[in-house]
Amino acid sequence: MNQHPDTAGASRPVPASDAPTSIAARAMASLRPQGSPYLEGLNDEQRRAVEATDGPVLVLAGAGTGKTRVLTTRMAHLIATAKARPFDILSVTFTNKAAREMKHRIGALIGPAGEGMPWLGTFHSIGTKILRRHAELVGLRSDFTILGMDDQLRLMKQVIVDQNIDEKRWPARALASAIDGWKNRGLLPEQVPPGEAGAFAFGKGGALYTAYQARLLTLNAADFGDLLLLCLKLWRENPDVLENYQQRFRYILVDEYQDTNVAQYLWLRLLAQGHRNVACVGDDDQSIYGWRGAEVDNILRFEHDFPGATVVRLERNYRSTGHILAAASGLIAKNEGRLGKTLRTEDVPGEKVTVAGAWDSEEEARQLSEAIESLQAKQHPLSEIAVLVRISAQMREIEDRFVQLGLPYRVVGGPRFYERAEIRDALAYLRVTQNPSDDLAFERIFNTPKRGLGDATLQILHGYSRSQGVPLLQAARLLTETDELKPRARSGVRALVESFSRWARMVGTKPHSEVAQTILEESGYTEMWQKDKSADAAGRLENLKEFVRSMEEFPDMAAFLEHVSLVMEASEQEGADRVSLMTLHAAKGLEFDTVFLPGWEDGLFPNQRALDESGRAGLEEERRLAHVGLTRARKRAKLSFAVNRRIHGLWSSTVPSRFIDELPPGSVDVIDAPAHFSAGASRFDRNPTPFGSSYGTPGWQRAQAATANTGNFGSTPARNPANRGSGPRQIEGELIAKSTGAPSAFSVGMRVFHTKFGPGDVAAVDGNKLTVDFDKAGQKMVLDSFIQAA
DNA sequence: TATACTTCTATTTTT
DNA sequence: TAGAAGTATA
Repeated sequence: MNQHPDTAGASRPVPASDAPTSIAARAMASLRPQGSPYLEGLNDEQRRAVEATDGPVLVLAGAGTGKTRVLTTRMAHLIATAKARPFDILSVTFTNKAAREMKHRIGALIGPAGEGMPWLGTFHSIGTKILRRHAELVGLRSDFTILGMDDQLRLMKQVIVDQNIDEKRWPARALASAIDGWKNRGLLPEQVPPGEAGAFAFGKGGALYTAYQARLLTLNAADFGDLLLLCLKLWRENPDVLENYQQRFRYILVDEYQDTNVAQYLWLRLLAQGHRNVACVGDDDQSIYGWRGAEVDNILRFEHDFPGATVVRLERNYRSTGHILAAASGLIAKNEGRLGKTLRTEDVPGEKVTVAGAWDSEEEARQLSEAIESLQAKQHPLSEIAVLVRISAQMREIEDRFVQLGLPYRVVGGPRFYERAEIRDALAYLRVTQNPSDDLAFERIFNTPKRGLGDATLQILHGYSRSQGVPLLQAARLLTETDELKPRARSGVRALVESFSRWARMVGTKPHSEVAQTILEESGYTEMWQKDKSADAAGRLENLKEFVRSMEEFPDMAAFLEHVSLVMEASEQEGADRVSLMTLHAAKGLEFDTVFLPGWEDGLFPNQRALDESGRAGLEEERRLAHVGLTRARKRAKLSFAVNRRIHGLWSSTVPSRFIDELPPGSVDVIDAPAHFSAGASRFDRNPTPFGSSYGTPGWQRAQAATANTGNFGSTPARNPANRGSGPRQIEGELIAKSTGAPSAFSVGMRVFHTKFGPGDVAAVDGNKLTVDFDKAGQKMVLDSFIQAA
């Protein structure tokens, strides 16, 4: 497996003279990559990053510089040069999506030899794999369950109540985030600094953490944090086990290193101490998950942690045109804590980044949609357009507008399939069937659908379960033999217990998806939703069907449950030409021809809360987020801000984001204002245009000054509603005209014409919003400004 | 058990 | 403001 003729992938004819070559040997050869064609097309830095195989390597890969390509090529290279076999390489990512993508690309690179790299996966999936092998060393059984967020919260609630703490004052959520934080930092209960452990519930934080961990062990369960934390514990307490893994992983590769938290860092460092061949790829300028424990420091400190490390910078960007890159680079240069990279492109300068102001968020949404429609008219595919917002609350107005216009869109990263209530319920039934001691799952569906079993019954079960030291289901079974339960409750409990016994017997005798189907029917769960007449019941039934269907892809129920607990993903159907709408966080790793970035206002972006909670570091992370947003765009980036926005139901006047002024003026075009400020429903068309042709000019300054002294509606003046209308300012007039729904020029029954939907009849009037029955397009809500009397 | 009313809260979110 | 979650009431 050592020598590879450097024939650069040319197909080798079978040499007729080479008689001894056995068929098997030829078949083996076909598995081997031929030459190193995979290195072709890499630029110098990329090639260096691939070929620096030994010792610690840090690859600083800016946005769009071919990071994944380097990572996958590096693996291919290791295998092709026989430095490592697929199972010698540990390769970690953060998301399942990234892991999948990488597997796929390696397969394409080196063919079947690369398939089934057993140690390519997320931190959590690999942690799970290791933990299952040595579970008993950390007090678990190898079939431990992995808890989702909701199970975690339910468990913490119990722990809090057990310790006689007022669950109202000290909500489970707060405890969860404290414990999560500790776990992210690799701290076991006894390692939490005393000062911090005392922070929760009058000094009980540490005790609660201890109690929570103990409960997890008795339930034979682990939460997400444990999947890494318990590996650390395992290795610290069992050096022989650690050494085994250190030897096993000859090469370690880490994707998105800037997102690692302390626990992950420690995890990697322990493993890397074997061969010291650790390559981390990341971009400090794209670290946007500090709030959930990621430590930019990990990447900033790499050279210190791994002395003699090779550092390779990938700065040649293959994604964006010149002005976009210049804008992104200029902005991120304002950050102080960074390793420093300068992105270059050989692409054309292209279009400048545009900045547009709007009167309020509604108008901003309108402008944005119009811009999308005009791109659409020029044959720009909608699937190449994205709208990236800072907070999900911004999505509503934009969606409303899209719906009004009939513009197809999809929200990326919404509620996840496996987190929906009906799916979790179904899952709970399966979990109890599979594992009768899964108390959390049992509790979840104990009275769902309603079987007349309430809190009182549950308390009795709990008490009995505890005193007898048996799981809830077992306790329930035993209790039906006694007369501790009232007759009605007893029959309910008995029916449930018997059902579970019956279902458990079915497992293995029938295909598991069929078992699931039966369980959902016999338990009355499906029926519950069929009877439900609320609007989303049909969707939920549909989800349940999809759920059962998706089980068929797995060999057995256990495999399915493992998949689900680790891979919380919605099955997404692709294909349709739609605009993508998502948060900036969700956009990391994606790219689009045209990107809209609304809501660039101080307070929203940079977000006030980030500023308050993390100060300078918070501001820098927000700036990185802005940088991520801009670098998603290949050809067009369109920023906008609104001068008025409703925050928590109150109108506030806002100031353009400080980030706008940090952009290099030469790469930015300010969109002239008149179009925006007079467009649509404004009744104040006479307003002087507050924005000049170029920001930084007096006109721009004036605009900022004007918005600044408008006063803040959200604070003092607005607190008293009576004051609201008394101000002399036009902004208030405008706002009130909108918020109170001033009389429209249209009335019900009127015949009207819409530029897009054609003729129709007004069905309802609500301020400037009309519901119109269009002759062709059906009933739609539209703004009166798009309507003429016909 | 269903419904109406009150209270609370309000970034970003993967595994 | 608006949605969820919890509480009161019939």
